[in-house]
Amino acid sequence: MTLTADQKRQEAQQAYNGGLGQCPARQLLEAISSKWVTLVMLAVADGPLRHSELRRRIPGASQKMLTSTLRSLQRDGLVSRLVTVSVPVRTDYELTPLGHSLLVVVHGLKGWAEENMDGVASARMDYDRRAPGSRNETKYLNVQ
Amino acid sequence: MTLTADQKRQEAQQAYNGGLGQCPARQLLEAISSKWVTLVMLAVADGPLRHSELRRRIPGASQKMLTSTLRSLQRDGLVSRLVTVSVPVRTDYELTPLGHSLLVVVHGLKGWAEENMDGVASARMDYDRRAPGSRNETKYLNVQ
DNA sequence: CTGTATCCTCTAAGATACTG
DNA sequence: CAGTATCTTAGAGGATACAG
Repeated sequence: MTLTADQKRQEAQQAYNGGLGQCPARQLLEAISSKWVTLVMLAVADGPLRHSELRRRIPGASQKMLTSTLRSLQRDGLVSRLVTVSVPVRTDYELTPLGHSLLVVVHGLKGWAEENMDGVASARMDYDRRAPGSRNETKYLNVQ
Repeated sequence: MTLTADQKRQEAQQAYNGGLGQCPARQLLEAISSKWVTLVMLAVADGPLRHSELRRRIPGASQKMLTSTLRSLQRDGLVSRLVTVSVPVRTDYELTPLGHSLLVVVHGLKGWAEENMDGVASARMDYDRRAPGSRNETKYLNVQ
């Protein structure tokens, strides 16, 4: 039968879903990939910030997403949460040492993005300009 | 009225959705955040790879996701696609120079993940161990 | 072999309203 | 101010079948 390859793939997927035998970095990569993590990390990069201040600094983030992103970061030990019980409650978020170490990488990501956004933008325009039919850009006729 | 802040936020969201006036790096950040981009990039890091070979190297990726991820990378000018028209069609994917420049950053990300996965794992255990009620870990009583 | 087209599911994420 | 609780929806992602 010729299904062997597919079967292997299925097993691989099941192992993956079972949480076993996967590349160790994946879960972290996925955690970091969440839509707002980088934004939040960059926001709290220099000094503690209150919840409300964070919302102001990250326009477009719903209060719900901000909270859940913060919880996620907190769970991963990247951000610490300090609650001051006073008349109106006050909470501050701050990067942990672990968070700072990740921040370095995130800065690299941000730097690359800012540096190359023009290149990417023009690549996208190039790609989108071609008619959907002739979109096999780099096509080589090599009729052997 | 005290709704001013919320109104501003709504406007910000609408501007965001309208695609105007947002942080320039965001779209790139989001593009990179897709589940499989880093995996694919690391896979094609050293040399051209055929579609089938890629599938073999990234267990758990469905054929559909692999293709769509590749298209996305191709659109952003990070990966080039070479089609050789022969009896069974053959396509090879390869990092573009732009792709290689991003690869450096991705490697940094991978390196950090591998280096700190233990720290994150233990932080998660710490967090999860606390009873959901007393999960306000860093609580400070500062009754003024 | 490579890729498109469907269908279907499940979760991320937004809107809204309410508590301490 | 900070946060939780619901409801709802758009889209990511999987399975499958089919086409060039």
